[in-house]
Amino acid sequence: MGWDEELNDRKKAILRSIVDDYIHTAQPVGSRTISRKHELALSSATIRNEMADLEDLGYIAQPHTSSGRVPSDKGYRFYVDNLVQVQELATEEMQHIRTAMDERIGELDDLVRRAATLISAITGYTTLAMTPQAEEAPIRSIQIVPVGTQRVLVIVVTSAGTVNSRVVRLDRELSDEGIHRLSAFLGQRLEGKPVSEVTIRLMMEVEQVLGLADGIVLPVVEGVRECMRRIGHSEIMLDGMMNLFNFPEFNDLLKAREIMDLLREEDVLSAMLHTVGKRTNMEVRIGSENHLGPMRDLSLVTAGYGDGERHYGAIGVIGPTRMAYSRVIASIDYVRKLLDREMLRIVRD
Amino acid sequence: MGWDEELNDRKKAILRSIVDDYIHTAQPVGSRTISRKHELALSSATIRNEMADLEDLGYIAQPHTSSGRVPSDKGYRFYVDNLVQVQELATEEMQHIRTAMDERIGELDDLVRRAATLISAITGYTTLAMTPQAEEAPIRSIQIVPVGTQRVLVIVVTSAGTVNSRVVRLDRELSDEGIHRLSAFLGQRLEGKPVSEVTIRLMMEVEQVLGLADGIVLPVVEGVRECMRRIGHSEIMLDGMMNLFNFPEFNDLLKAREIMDLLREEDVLSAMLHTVGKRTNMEVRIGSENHLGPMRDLSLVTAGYGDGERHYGAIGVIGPTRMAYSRVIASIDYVRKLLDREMLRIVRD
DNA sequence: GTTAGCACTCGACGCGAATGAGTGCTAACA
DNA sequence: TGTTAGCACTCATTCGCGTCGAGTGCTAAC
Repeated sequence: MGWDEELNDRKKAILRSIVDDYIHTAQPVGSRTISRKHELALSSATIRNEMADLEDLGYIAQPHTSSGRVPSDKGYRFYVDNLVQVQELATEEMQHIRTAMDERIGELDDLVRRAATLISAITGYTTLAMTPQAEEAPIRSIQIVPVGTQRVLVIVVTSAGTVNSRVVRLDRELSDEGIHRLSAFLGQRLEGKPVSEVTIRLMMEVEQVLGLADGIVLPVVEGVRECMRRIGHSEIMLDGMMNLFNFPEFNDLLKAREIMDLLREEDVLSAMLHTVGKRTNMEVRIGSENHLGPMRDLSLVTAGYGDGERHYGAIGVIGPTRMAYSRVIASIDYVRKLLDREMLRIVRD
Repeated sequence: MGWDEELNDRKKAILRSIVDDYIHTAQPVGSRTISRKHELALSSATIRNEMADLEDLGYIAQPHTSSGRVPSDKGYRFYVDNLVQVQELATEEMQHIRTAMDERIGELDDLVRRAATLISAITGYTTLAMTPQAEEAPIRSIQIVPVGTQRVLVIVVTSAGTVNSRVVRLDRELSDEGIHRLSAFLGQRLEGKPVSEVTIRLMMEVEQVLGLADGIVLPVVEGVRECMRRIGHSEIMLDGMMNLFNFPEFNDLLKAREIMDLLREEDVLSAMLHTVGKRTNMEVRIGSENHLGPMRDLSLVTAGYGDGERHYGAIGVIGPTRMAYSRVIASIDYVRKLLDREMLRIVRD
């Protein structure tokens, strides 16, 4: 970054104008367009000169000779890092989010799901969210509650606040005493152990030691393991995927397909959110910075959430590179704050 | 239906040819195409004559003068009622479905969800499914299980086998004894009553009578009501919506949007599935028979499921009118049978 | 350093000719 | 009387071509 890379104030102002304009028209922006809005009192010719410079420096590009300019990834990057001014959400928007998050949601997954829905509703983009991953959290309690004569509900609670339950069908009836015994044994054997350590081997052992008829223990053990699996492997959810269709850049059916196919692969999404790492600060990845072919025209804004100490998961917004960064950042930031707060409440319990 | 509406065997054969062909090419089919596949050894001219007749009778239509013919809704209707030959699924397909449905799924909703996923995977269309609606089912038990000091899991079980649970956050700690008391009271007051009768009033009453500190009863009551709500109002779920994009008839972005917007309205879907009524037999609604603008080019094949006596819900497949009816019908029928069987098992419990 | 003016570029749009798949009709044939 | 070959006709699709206009780069004047 030599002195030649430096942008003077006028160039910055022009770049900002271009990005702002392009963000909401999706049309290449020409010199006249900018000179018309009298913010910076310059003729189109002058702006043209500056734009030529900006193009040389790689901040903007021309889709074809003699069309307006379009921000390049580098342009967006500069915009996000230096030019964007994040303004707070409107009070009524904040109000709306707050009341929606304040409903007594006791389950972490539901809470995160709610957060994702809110974000995609406010921003109009697609939101993806990673449910809390409590792989290392110790198991706090395991309970078995009868529902009907041949079915039981298996409940696993971790000390990270995660609750997961599952109805299991047994092959045979189970007495209250049997349930009690099974429940107690499982508790004694597993409570305190981190979820990740509940291996198949351990579960097998449980199965062997207990004298209960098969066709009961097996299903229950399977149920517990399924709960563990769900707790350990964080689920990725998408909300508002259809929002992408609102943007002209996806009018191309093929491109749209490509994106949708990408977003349906859990592991890809997971990878995208995981790289957020343990930091909880906001991260913006623009277009090619995502290192994924189909993401070339998409940006991803992510933020981690947690209880202040530990990082639990992350939420993110996907939209065209020309997304309204200011608004997206503000929205994520606000929702994340509330999410952290609720998280803390639940975990503290 | 006079004698003039009657189709002779040759016309039927030709109609079948047209429909079959159109179903898998999506191109208007011309007389030569049909005469080329030597099934019925006729010249294209003869076929043209017959096609002219079929068109007069309204079974096929020309998108424009001098293009091939396309089946009309009436044509599909005749095809479905008289010509389609439903063949069983391949053994390995049946095997696959069976193993997938045989996993010990204890919760009705999960079971139905699984069924939907299977169907859309096999057929390549979009599946929608209504989870069992147990509005009239009496409540079998209500249980409250502590998870953490300030959170409880509320569990509602109906005698129709539905289990619904929800984690609730309390404002204050609740002793084991308190939990016991609350649980017992709720049970005594609500068990045996049909879900639909658990009105707000009744819940209020529960709240008043119990002497427990507020900030505890209120959340729990809300939790119970939420469970009731979920049990009473059957949820509609969609699987494989993206499959629709595989068909050339939805290459038009606008049409695709229209459909997607339609399919996102729960009440529309609900209405579509509800009209299946109490019959459990298969029903096919073709194009305009759906009485919904955007469904003009879509067909819906539905079937109810239940425990043999009572009708619980329905599953259905949505696809272009030129859908592979034979395969769809076979798939739904098979999956439905397994669903009924599992249903019976669970309910009998 | 800024601006007016001008020639130039190139995508978008509309028009008309060529193409070809498929038809309806007529006349010949079995 | 039913079937078929032949032929004129129709019409969606495709492609080339000229026009239009937004926007540029460059030059010369301020």
